[in-house]
Amino acid sequence: MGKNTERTEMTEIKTEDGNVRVRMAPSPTGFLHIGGARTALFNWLFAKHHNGEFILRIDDTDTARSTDESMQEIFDALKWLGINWDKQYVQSERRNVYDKYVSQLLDSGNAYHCYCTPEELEEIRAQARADKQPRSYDRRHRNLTPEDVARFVTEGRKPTVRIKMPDTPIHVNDLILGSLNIDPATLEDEVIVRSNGIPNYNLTSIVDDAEMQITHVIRGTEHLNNTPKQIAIANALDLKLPQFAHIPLVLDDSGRKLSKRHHGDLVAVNRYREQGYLPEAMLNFVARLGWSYDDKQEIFSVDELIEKFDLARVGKSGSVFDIKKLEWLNSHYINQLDVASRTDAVIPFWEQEGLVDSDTDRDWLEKIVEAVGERLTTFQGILLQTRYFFTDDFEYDAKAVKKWWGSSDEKKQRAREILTNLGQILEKIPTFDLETVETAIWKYTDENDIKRVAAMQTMRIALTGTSFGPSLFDIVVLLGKDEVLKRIEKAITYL
RNA sequence: GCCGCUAUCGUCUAGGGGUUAGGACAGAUGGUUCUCAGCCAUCAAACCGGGGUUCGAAUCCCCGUAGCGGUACCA
Repeated sequence: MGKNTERTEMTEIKTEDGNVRVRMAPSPTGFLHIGGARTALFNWLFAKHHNGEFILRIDDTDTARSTDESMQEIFDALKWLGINWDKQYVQSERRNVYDKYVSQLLDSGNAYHCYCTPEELEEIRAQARADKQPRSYDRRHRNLTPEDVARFVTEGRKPTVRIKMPDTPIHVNDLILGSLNIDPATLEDEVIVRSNGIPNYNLTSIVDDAEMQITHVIRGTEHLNNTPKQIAIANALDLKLPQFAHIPLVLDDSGRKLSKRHHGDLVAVNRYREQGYLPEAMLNFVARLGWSYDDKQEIFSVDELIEKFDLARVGKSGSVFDIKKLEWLNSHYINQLDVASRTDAVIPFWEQEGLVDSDTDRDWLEKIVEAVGERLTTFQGILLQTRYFFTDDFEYDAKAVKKWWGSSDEKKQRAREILTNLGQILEKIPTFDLETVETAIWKYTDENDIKRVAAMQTMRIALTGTSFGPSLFDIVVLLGKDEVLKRIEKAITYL
């Protein structure tokens, strides 16, 4: 890229054992969405590229919102993507670790108890905003007298713990954004332990990053504002800092950050799995959101991604999630698969609809898949393409009927005639194979001066209800003589 | 309100002091074919604005503007 002249050089090796170590730290408050998948992927690629370690850390300090179910979903999504992790931690099991550091902070005077009530805080905030102050909390409990404390305690107030922010600027060398200086006047004395005693994100995150010897924190830019807070905490604790790399957000088509709250499971990774997307396609797609290699390559295998991934080629601006491109990649990867694999992938979708069961002839199914060819953008798309193979219970598409069967009496009569003739011809065919069927039909159209398109589309609608799909000869042969004649009869009656 | 980040075709992006500003997805048109998809060919489509610096700025600097993110006892 070359445009990040301000970017600091990355220190190659940082842990005691000389490895790169990164982590993905989701909070289990919902499914893994596209943005989370990309964060995971970037971390994982970075780790793999450097022969380092990728850690999965469940940041579940928000006990009110965290669920086991969500944790399981995140595991499933990552496994499906093929993003494997070397170690796994759950923050709720590490309370003693955090408590130790909090005591240290309290003892050293770098943190203090705050007895403000939520209502009081709300007032302070409103006032600060009205006064156009750069920060809201006025640090009023920084220096409480023992009398004050005693009073609050008798009132039954449970304190939070706040970190004392320094009055000197904090400097961040972000691997993607470059050099940043934060004015201490804007720094909030952040709550690091809730009144229920559970520490929260800014404390646990940076403590764990140090404890786990994380060398690089690669996360979304929504965390950029947390970085100085975490640096302050680490400094107060004399902890070693990781290097930070804030990757730009993944946005929806109106430019907003993708989130569970606003987009629901439309952006859930598992949803794409259910719809018949391939993990390779998802990985390839998501990798190119914010990262690029050169101006030539769009298709990257996982191995290539590992080999070529580099934080220096991650851009600074957000990228819009464009499903059309995902679909294009998905069809590319689907078409890469042989017929047997594609059949395997598609069978569950047929089964779900009750079209196929374990008794259905496998060879026949493979032939159907072969006939469908490169028409799939997702495996789920097989239903739209092939439903009529399994049932004649379908509607004739209105637009197709209007165009090829016609609405006037003469046109309908003409369609009936074609269908009748075709039916008679097919009935007489001794061996119902591709070549014979094709020859017979072409003979009919050419000798009777009927447009091939007209005859074919007229029959296609009778057989499938639609005006699109695989080669009609394939359909005829796969359906078999009896079924074809039956459907022609049915169409003639309908007309 | 306050703090911060960002800004190249509709989208993902390449480029990064002198280029016909390149590619891909999507779109349009034509060709191939029984349709659709595909494939092939072609077309349309961008440097947010204003000031500097410079012989020369999309590229460097400043100022705007806009968008987004944060502003929680969420992460």
